[in-house]
Amino acid sequence: MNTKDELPLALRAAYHALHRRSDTRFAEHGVTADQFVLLATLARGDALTQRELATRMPSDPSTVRAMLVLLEKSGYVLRDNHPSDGRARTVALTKKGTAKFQEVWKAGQSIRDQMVNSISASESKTLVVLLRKVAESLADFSRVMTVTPPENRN
Amino acid sequence: MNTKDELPLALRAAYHALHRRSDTRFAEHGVTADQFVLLATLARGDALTQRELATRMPSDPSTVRAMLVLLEKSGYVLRDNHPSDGRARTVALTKKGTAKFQEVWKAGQSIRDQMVNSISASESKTLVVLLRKVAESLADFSRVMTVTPPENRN
DNA sequence: TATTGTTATACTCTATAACTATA
DNA sequence: TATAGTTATAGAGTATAACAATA
Repeated sequence: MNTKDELPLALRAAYHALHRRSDTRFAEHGVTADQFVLLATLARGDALTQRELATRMPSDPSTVRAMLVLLEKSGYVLRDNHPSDGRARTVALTKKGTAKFQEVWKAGQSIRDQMVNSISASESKTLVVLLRKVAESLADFSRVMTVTPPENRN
Repeated sequence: MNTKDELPLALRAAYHALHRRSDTRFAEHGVTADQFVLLATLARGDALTQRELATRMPSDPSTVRAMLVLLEKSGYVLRDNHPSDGRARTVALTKKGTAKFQEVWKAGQSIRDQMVNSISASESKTLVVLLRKVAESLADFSRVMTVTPPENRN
């Protein structure tokens, strides 16, 4: 089997390992791995609209909404009317949410350490760069759209 | 923000992009991205027990069972008694399942191409190697276990 | 005793479509 | 017309715990 065929499965296996470890660790703190990502996204970009939040995570707007409802119930986030755009709602961490984020961030420290320590510092940088390129290529739909000429379509 | 802190999110973003693209593409063929991974795992290792299947995917045994029930309903897989181990059941692709796998494999060709073409051939190899190292480090629980000395535990 | 798998159960994430309100 | 968000709805994946059968 060649590299091209292996890359998707290798990516999946690495992510799943990270996700499972994170979920298990974070469960002791009452949040899921995905909820943590949402909190982390808010922590570096208050106060986003739900749509901006979904784009940055990245995730689906309706998925994000379902997550926000849960997190609001726990008192970690607060949704408010947008100051200038009447359609939009801003999302921000509450005090409790900020504290929770910091708590969980610390809880995940050893997992991040373990990941990075398994490879060298320069390899870590390379890995991040390559992952970003791959992610970007997959997000770019336009390239795919132009592959099939109109005359070959049904 | 340093590399250590960025790596988990970069990994997540890349995987999510792949997963969403795959799910959308594969939906036209009646399978999910995760079901495709299961079919692919069976395609290169007939006939596994459910436990072996879960380990290789990787996934949880009860998750795999839920997926198998769905795939069995669609007629893609068949579970049979293990020849020597009375507890175990073997899982194999049916003829229909093999054909479906090949069909979906082709459908995913352009996605795999797009991923690999966004970086050089040597970078692809590097990426796979690094992802495997990271995945392995996260699967290794023993290292974490020994971090906290018994006297510091509650 | 340990392992394989089943069953029951519950929760989160995911996504689509129809809808309201606003830009 | 397009965009932000809501609502209703559904399905898929995830995981735990109690259980039966077998190694």
